[in-house]
Amino acid sequence: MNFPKRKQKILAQLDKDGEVDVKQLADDLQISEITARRDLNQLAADGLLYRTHGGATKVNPFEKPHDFLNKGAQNATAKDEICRIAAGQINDGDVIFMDCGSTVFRLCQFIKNKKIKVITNSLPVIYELQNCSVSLNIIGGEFDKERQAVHGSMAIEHISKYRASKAFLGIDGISKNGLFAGSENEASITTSFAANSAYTYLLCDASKIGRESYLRFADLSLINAIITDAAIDKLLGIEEQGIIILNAKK
Amino acid sequence: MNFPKRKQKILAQLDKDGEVDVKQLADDLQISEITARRDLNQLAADGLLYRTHGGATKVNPFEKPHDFLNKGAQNATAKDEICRIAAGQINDGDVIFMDCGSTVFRLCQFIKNKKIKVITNSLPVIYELQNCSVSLNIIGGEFDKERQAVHGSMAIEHISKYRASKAFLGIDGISKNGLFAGSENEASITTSFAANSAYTYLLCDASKIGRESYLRFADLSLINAIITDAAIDKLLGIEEQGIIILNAKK
DNA sequence: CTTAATTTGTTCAAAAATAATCATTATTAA
DNA sequence: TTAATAATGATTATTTTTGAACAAATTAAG
Repeated sequence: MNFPKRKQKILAQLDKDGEVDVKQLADDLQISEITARRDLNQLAADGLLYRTHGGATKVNPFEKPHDFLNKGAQNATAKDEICRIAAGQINDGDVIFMDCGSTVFRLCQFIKNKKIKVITNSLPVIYELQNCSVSLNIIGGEFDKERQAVHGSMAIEHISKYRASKAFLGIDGISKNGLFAGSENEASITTSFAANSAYTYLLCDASKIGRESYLRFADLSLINAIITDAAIDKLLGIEEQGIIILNAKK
Repeated sequence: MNFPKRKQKILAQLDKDGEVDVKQLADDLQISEITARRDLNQLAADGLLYRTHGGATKVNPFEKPHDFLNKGAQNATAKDEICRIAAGQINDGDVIFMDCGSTVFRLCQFIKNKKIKVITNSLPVIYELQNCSVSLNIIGGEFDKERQAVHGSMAIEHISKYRASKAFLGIDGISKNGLFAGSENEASITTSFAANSAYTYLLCDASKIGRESYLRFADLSLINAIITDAAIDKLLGIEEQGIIILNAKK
């Protein structure tokens, strides 16, 4: 049985059971465990599943952008790894921008005890950080119920008055050709954040790498670093343009 | 069972019961106590729970807003009567300011179905109105954890860019000598709201009438009307200065 | 305040999973 | 066919995870 065929079977079982086991896969598909592991690593690098010790769990496609508070999300492992790396980049005294992506949201849990200032347009981030040592600055403007965040010209104006040492941003897609957003509002906010921070980190899991969707709004030069769990070969063409890659692979 | 799976189960139980016990966790998850402790320590380091001797308790970001709701519940009947009158003053199409007082907060429940724009600096108000027909505008600036609201110069600047048809404001005290606030921040925000709205309502229960505390920040002329449950004789000296009294006595 | 019980952190060892290396087999292209 | 390439499996070393034992710290009880 070749790889495409196995891939199909693995994803089918994952969809049915929610998880797979290396041993059981090797047995089912009549392959060695090492091959099973290689298959899973390959699929994880493509963002089609999340690797765990001894197997893999499925990446939930129904993850709504505004369903942030569902902490029990089972696919949080990869995003948490990314955020753990990101949190390591933050020092006491920093002023940081955080946007309204679901990955960036998960950064909250790792920075609750830091003595920093957070400037954000994301309501879930505000809720999450309101009772901890972080000092909060809320970006004002029209509230977008869908994204649970503030967007629009007032928000852009607000951001332009501040300077952050670091920005932590999400994105819809990134390729060697640039950065992609799902809407003009997202694009302009992201651009503003990056323009007003000394150093810009992009937090994106493997599924976003190489993806070109809707609106190409900026060159790669807008950002300084990517924190991702994607395999290094997926990043060819991006790394070559001077972007620092921080790998969050376990 | 691997760590991601256990993490999920631990957080699920924590969410349900509010606490977990090391012994019971070890038994439930079929792991040793030392592993259970390690799991809890890991999750605590990530800020997902609070570690206690022998177990852990959940960290709830909505704890404070709840307190706010309860605090608002004191004297709830009188406040609700006031807010019912206030809601009667609001028509579809209105743009209204709402400040961060506990009385004003209770106005939310009466305006959820109105087609209006609400501009506010109060996080509980935002939270309460985020999923209804009201269009929300969030005032940006530094977040004051104590009052769960945005204050400061950025907030003032933000407000000055908008014009509301009506403002609904709380206050620390009012007498025939003027308006009193508990802090300079509150005073400046209240002044801004009033200055940028066509008509200003003061929502205050009987305990605020005749009270002079801390900072006298404005003349009575700043406001147009008072909605209160106080007896009319308490309002002598105020009514005579041309302020409309809307009585909310049952 | 002192003592006993419980909980915790540390160190070490065993087991499982993974990564790395190399040999073998299958596949493809010339 | 033959050489080159890719995929797979076996072996070994490394890492991760887990549990046990024991000393230190914390809490509870007298």
